[in-house]
Amino acid sequence: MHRPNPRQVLAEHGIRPSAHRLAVAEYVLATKEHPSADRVWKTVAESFPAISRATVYNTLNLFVEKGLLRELHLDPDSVVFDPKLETHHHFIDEATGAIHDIPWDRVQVCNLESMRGFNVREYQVVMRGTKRH
Amino acid sequence: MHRPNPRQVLAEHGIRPSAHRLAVAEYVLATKEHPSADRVWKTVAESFPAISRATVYNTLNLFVEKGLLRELHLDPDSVVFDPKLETHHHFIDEATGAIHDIPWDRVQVCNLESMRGFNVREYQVVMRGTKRH
DNA sequence: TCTTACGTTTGGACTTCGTCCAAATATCAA
DNA sequence: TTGATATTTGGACGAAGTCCAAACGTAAGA
Repeated sequence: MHRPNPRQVLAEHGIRPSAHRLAVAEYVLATKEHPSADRVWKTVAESFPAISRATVYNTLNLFVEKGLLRELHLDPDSVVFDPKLETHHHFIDEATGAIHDIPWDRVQVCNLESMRGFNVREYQVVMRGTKRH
Repeated sequence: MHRPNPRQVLAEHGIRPSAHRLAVAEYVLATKEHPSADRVWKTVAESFPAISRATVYNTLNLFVEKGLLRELHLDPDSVVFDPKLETHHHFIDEATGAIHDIPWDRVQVCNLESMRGFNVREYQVVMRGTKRH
């Protein structure tokens, strides 16, 4: 898998590379999960016990603002973060709550030109159902 | 506009028509807004001052469970309820936070048959941007 | 009508998620 | 090294929502 260098990613987005930010980036840019903020906090704290909750929230919000991460609001129970590498769609497994990324080209949205009157900056398809085993 | 009879809608969904539930249904089934739970509470309390917050939450959750309402998790700041009359897409105005319903047929999702391995029960397109004036 | 059983409502305590702030610390550039 | 600026801290705070036991309403049968 492509594993981005946290220090380099931060630099590319104009973010000062403090030790705490690097620790958060290391986890959050590489994970395949869609962790909640508190999940990030707990995970980073394993290798960095002194980090405070406020710092993790600050850092995640900064990353979203700078475009490293995307904030997803799909799930009834949690807000979740997603490395914003390339755009994609989402499938939510209603049985397990798991969120699956669906490659951008797998489905298409047609007739977007009918959205006159709206300035569509971004869009995605959100699907719900169950994953076949 | 088609304004459903709350008593009848409750009956169709097997929900006992208590006075409080009727008051909640009256507002929530007719509104064009996408109110949060607390918004519903405040509005219903105008005509029904004694209703408690727990009752409104109970009632909304019951309505969702019984299929009268859909719970939307689109917005960073709130969970919101939507009368589930017919399926539709959503456009979120990033400037104002307003949520607009987009008729189902206005855009189409193509190539859904590529979703082998997933049992897609429902889907929608979520768009973000700004509304042209 | 009265009783009984069950469904509904209440309000206040509690939890969880997230923000805010002023003080303490770290970092960068000169 | 020093000063200016950015970052981090932790605890208080606020908002959103759940839980629970007690109180209340209501429909159906005796």
